[in-house]
Amino acid sequence: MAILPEQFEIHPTSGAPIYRQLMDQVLALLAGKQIQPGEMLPSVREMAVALGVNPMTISKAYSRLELEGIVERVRGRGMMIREQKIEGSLSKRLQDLETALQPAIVRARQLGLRDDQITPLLHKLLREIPE
Amino acid sequence: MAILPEQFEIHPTSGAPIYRQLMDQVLALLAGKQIQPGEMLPSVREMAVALGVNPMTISKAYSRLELEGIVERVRGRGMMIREQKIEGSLSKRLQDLETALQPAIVRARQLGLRDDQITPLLHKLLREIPE
Amino acid sequence: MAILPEQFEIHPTSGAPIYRQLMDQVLALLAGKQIQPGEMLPSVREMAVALGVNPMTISKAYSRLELEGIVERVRGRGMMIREQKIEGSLSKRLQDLETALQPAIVRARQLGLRDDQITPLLHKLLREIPE
Amino acid sequence: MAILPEQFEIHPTSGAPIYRQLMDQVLALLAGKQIQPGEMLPSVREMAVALGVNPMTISKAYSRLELEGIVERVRGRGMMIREQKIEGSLSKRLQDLETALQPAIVRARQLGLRDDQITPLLHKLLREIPE
DNA sequence: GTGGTCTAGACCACC
DNA sequence: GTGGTCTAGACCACA
Repeated sequence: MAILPEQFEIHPTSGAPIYRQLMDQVLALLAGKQIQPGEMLPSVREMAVALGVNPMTISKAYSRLELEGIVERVRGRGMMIREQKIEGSLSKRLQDLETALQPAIVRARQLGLRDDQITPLLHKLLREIPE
Repeated sequence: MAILPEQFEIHPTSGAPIYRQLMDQVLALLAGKQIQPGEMLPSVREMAVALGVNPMTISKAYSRLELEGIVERVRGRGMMIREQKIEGSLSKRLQDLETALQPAIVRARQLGLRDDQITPLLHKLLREIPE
Repeated sequence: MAILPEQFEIHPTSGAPIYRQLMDQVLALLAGKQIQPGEMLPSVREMAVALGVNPMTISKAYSRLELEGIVERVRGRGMMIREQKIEGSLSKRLQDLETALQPAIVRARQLGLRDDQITPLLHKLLREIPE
Repeated sequence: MAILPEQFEIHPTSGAPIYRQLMDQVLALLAGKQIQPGEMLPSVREMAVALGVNPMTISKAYSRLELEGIVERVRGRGMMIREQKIEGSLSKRLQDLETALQPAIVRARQLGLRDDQITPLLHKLLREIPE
């Protein structure tokens, strides 16, 4: 029921803010069902030590996940993954996905990749991050 | 043979740096074959006026595109779209695409979308941005 | 003459401190005349078990209520609801209410609600929590 | 078109976090139409000097207002008040208001105030914070 | 000029 | 034990 700090890693050189990297990893682990609603995230201090960053940076990531409704604070215990609720109409969500997918396709074409090289990769990712 | 500044638009509140938005639009137009190698980008001043943006910002976008080999500086004439060359081994390029694609799939799952809702959207985008 | 712990509930994720939630519920039940002066609050231990909360937290809520003159400690028996006395001049009390009411009105406006949507709600609440 | 830092004040003793006080004042000024969509908030540094607090504290307030959709970042210029959009069904919004209003009524009763003392105060506030 | 990020370290409220 | 707040000060990205 507790998530281990070892499941997270940050790349200090990656340009992306550390707190953002952490948030994205929580979202990715959640999408990949490697962490589940009801589980507790490692405490701020524990995570800070494990990743070698300032506790406030972890705290910032957690707070923003809380504001986005991904986790909730349980007083005196820590941060818990929330039951994920799906919002918005289907068409809105498809529009949102299109916005996220379009740059990847642009990139693919820039890399000179053909449809029959792109689709298998998509299916591989869909299997790795299951419904 | 000249690209019009009207083909570009920027959202100063969109989170993404303006110079990045410009670069991404050049890449998207190129991927969608709406602009072609050999064509000239609008001059920095023209673009800056049209978009209501600081000329230095346009200049930065152009310089970055030059660094990435997308355009080349033609002395006295401006920036020209280069013939696009494909670099790297296939596996490297597939790896690159996977990195670009993965966050989009994570987003799709977070939106509660199923395989049979995601794949049609991919194929639509592949048609819009052809090989 | 004894108040049941079932009349209380706490939300450990709700942002508000648990001891504050408990205090507010005592005040609300009292305002709504669902509990009366002379009645005894459940014992700290009983309440702690019923709510699944640390006894120290219950104790803190009770102590605060005692400090505010809402309840009094009866040696060997527990906490009893006191006869409520009204303090301060009318203008002071109105000022106090204004301070409590203003954020609710700000919220109402932020929600785009009009006078004719707000006043009926006020009257409903005044009926539910009678003089 | 620019909002003055003099319109804001913080009470360091009030218990409420400084960044929260600032957020609430922005919301209150907006509800009272003293500031309008399209206007720019004072810069983080300017506000920090005027209020005598750390710039990061101001920044935190601004970021959270941005996350809540109250203001938006205009690159290179600062934070702009957004056009406010009203969300949720009417019944949801009324429920939200009831939650905000109920504690104020409880307080009023605790202060021994009668309906005919409470309603005039409400109407006064409704006039001060107009539709 | 604008806001954003991060650190080190102090202090607080709550459970 | 948990998370939250604030400071002082450094440094960065962007326009």
